[in-house]
Amino acid sequence: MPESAEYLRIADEVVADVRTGKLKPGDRLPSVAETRAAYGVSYGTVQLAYVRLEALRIIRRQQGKGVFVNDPKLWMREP
Amino acid sequence: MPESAEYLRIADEVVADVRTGKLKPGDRLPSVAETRAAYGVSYGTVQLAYVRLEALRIIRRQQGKGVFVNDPKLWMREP
DNA sequence: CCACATTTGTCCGTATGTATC
DNA sequence: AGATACATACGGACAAATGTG
Repeated sequence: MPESAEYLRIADEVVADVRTGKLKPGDRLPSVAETRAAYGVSYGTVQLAYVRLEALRIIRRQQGKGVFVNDPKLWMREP
Repeated sequence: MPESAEYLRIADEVVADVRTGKLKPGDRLPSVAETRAAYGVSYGTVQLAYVRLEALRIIRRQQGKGVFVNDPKLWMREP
């Protein structure tokens, strides 16, 4: 098994950082460019992670501004 | 230009079909190739819709087999 | 066991659009 | 006006699982 996909690793790491408080509600995530560099992936891979996190309501993507962590109320119901 | 993104339209239509019973738990969705043709989009766009639906736990993607509708218990809590 | 077709999975590079600053 | 940042989409490539012959 070749580990999970990169986009899942990126998404899971954000989730972990939110749960541990390393990322707090309202915080802005590193820019896509920075995340690309940090993981050595393409833009599309980062966006895939963000689309997933957005569906889970953990983040909010705001065009032209950035990507922000949502209030826990929105995602606490997830098992 | 698009009043809403294609990948969101595809995802929303699946959700609508599940809610109206047109798609039932265990049902297999049309193949990605068919969906591509139906909407006139690329493979990546369909995958984006599926990544979103998977995060919402509405579908399950099984490599080599297909994409299947999950049991409602898994997604009923999501608004 | 092997070969093949089908189907989904993942990732890349690129282009263009849109919002914000 | 220009720079920055995210949004969407396309086409292509290869991997991996599944089923059939």
